[in-house]
Amino acid sequence: MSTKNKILDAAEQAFADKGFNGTSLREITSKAEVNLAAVNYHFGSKKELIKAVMSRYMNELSPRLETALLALCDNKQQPSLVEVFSAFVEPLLALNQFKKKGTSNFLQLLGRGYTDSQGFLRWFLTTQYPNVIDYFISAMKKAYPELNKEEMFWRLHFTMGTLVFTMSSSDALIDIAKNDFADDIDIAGVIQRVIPYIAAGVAAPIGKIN
Amino acid sequence: MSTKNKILDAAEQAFADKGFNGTSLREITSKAEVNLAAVNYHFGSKKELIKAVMSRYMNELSPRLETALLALCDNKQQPSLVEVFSAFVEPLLALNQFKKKGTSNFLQLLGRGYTDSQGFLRWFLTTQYPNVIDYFISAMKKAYPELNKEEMFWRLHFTMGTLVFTMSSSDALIDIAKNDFADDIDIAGVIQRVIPYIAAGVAAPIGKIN
DNA sequence: GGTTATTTTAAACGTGCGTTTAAATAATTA
DNA sequence: TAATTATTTAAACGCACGTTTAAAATAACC
Repeated sequence: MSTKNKILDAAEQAFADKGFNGTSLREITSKAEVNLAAVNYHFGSKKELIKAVMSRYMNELSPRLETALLALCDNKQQPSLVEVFSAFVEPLLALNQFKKKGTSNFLQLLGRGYTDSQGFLRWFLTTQYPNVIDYFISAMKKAYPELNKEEMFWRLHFTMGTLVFTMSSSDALIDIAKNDFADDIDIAGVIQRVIPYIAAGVAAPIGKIN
Repeated sequence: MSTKNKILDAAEQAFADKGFNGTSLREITSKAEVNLAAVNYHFGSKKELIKAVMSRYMNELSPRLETALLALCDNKQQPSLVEVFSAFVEPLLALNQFKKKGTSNFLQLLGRGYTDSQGFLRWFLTTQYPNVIDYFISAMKKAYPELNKEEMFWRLHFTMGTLVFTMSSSDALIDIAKNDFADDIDIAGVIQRVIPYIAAGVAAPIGKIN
């Protein structure tokens, strides 16, 4: 295996576990059993390494995601919200064939990207892969046309939060669930459980509290 | 104002904005206009400073929260889920009287605690303030007795994720909303919007996807 | 007012970080 | 094979961090 890929694999796992800021190049290179300077030689900087780790997944994911979301916009007359969110399931789970622990690692990395590194990764993803976002919003509008833009804005961000947080701590949550409930759950199981939750949240009636 | 409080205020704001790991003692002390060594003199270490910042809020919040949740368990025959989550609103908003920007800062700090610092803050809060959690679970069981423990476990964590993520980026989200929708929203408005979302998510039917 | 105790201060300590350098080694090409 | 290019290596660089030190300044007390 090439030095470049050894670094990418070690970096991916460490970033997912401890965050981007929380992982040093020395941890990565010693885990990958390569020289410290190899990162800067092959990638230029730590920031570029982070981008490379994310790009490897996004390039695998985004075509599948675009296809699934476009199919939803074109073929169906009105997809349900559960169908919209379910469009993410197959592409995400396919990452496990692409790479071991691919699904959970990618989702954890996504979560890290939102909390670490003051949003530069958010910028990177939204500028590099704008189609995914556009198609998702189109599908959402088709599924729930009554929801005005403002409410949709907020509910999409709530949803993003649910997913990002859940996935960045999914390994810990799965361990707890296995201990407490003897429940043989995995990342696919978590996804299956979260979809009814977020679909119901997005579909919630707009209500006053008091 | 005492040196100790100047440090606490500056630390709170910086921690909320940039996270615990992302904030240096030098940033804090220069913002507070005190000497660098003052943190270690008054608090012992950075870790203890983090605890002090959180404790200041928790000591203000937890009695109100316990009262509100206990009232829900004792008086009503069966509270609704919206009522359970709404029990958090008044205590949280009361933090704004206790301190300027108190509500949003506290919620942001809570979010940081879950993603920064590999869970030591999670441990700190759950061991120091177990009543809040116990009473909340009791209220939840009363409001939604059909939900089994396992499903409740997952949905509570989904809810935690929604809140934590939303609040840790609430300032940015509020700015976007103000620009895009000319919507005069504040932290209380965000809370009002998120409650229907999480209540619906928790109350969602347990469903299969395929 | 003189003696403690408390607080503030400037300076330094040791450590770990991302990055750079320049020499050694391996691989490729002519 | 010789020359050239690509990669690996050990060492060091400069910097920022949390923490500690010991002296100076301030406050508290009798």
